Amino acid sequence: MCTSKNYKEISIGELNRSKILDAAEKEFALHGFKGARVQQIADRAELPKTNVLYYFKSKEFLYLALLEDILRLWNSRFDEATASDDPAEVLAHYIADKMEISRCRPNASKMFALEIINGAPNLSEFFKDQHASWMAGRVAVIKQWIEQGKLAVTDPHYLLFNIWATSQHYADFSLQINELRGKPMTQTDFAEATNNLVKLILTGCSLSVPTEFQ
Amino acid sequence: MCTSKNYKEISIGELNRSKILDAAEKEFALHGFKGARVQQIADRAELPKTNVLYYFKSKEFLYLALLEDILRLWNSRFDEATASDDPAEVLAHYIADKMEISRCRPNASKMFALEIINGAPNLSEFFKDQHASWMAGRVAVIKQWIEQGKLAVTDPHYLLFNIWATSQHYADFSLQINELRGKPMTQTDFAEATNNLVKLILTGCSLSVPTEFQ
DNA sequence: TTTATACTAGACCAAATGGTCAACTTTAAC
DNA sequence: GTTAAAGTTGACCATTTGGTCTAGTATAAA
Repeated sequence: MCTSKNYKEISIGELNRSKILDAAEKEFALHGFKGARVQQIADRAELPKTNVLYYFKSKEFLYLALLEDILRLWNSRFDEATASDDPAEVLAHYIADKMEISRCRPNASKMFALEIINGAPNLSEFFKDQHASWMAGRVAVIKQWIEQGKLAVTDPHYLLFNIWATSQHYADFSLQINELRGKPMTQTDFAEATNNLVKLILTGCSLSVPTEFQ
Repeated sequence: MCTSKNYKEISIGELNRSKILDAAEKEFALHGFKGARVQQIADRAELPKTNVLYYFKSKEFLYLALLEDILRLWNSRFDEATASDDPAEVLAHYIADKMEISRCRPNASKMFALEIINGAPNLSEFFKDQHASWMAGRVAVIKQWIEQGKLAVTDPHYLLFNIWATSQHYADFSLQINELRGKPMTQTDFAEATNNLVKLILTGCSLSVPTEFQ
């Protein structure tokens, strides 16, 4: 759905903040925190460097503001799923949600990837704990599905890793993908790739693919 | 199999070069080209910075030397497979090879990932062409398998992307994986993850899993 | 033992970088 | 219209960075 920002009726401050965030996301997604250059962000935002530092105290504050925003993206309907839900429906939509993020917010995905590769120095212990307990909860639900015979026996951790890996790959390695396909991924291509992926993962769990993903 | 280097009977130059390459791979894998610091590489290699620049003309030369080395890792038995080979065998071993790289050379995988996310500014057009033609060749073989009814109908591109994504994920996101599993991946865990992945991908292609991966 | 080459390493440098300051202009509330 | 706050901007600064220079030391062949 890629909601585009509404630039009307907002103060000049909000507009500039938004321009800077966009520019910074691109720069950080390309070069990571240490490799990113404030001047480059300013150039991309078409503002003097001083202006960037006026709106955000420092390169680090700007980075953290973005990161916080990005972490919110990770929320999905899967978070509230329980053992009584249909695993095929839940997992299919979870995969589709992840693919949608890769399509609409590839730079957010890349920034997150770089932060992790970097050793996650800016993810708070609070976030890590929260993430770990989210994981524990989801693993528990998947295990219940397996016990109920709804799902083929498999390691829930690997299942989730595989979903993240495959969906995020379309964002993080978009350049390689476009090069090797000889053309960029259109929205239609993404829909096809999503169905393909849903089929792969669900079939691998002995689940039947919901009709809307066939 | 993680061949460890033989530090005996080699000149001091070779030893230092090797130490520097190891240190540099780690640094570049953490921070990418722009974010990497020559001083940091020197510290890690326990050599003065001048020494690093003595063995490698510049940060860029060092980076390129490493990258060239890493690209050779990508070679595998899959490169020479033909339509007459057994797809289950070939793909299973290809996946296992990729997983082995993630286990033994995680920093190489990360460096490559960063280079791609970065826009692949240091991959020559020659390499890209070579890679594209490799891809075309592999896609052709997979298509033949599909035509022969050996493989379920699927997009060969997505199949390969999925293999890369899932296997490289264990290297690139090892930090997140360790955190969420609560413990690092042992060699046994990797073997299990490999079998799990082989099963997922092959089942997704309607192939039966070779006994050695069950 | 000589000698050429490989290696070491501190001092140094120019450029780049994140960030500050102070003077200024615009905006919007009263 | 006045005024306070928000926004703009060039000049400037300390530090970091990749890289050079030079003077030396270890090494190994003749």
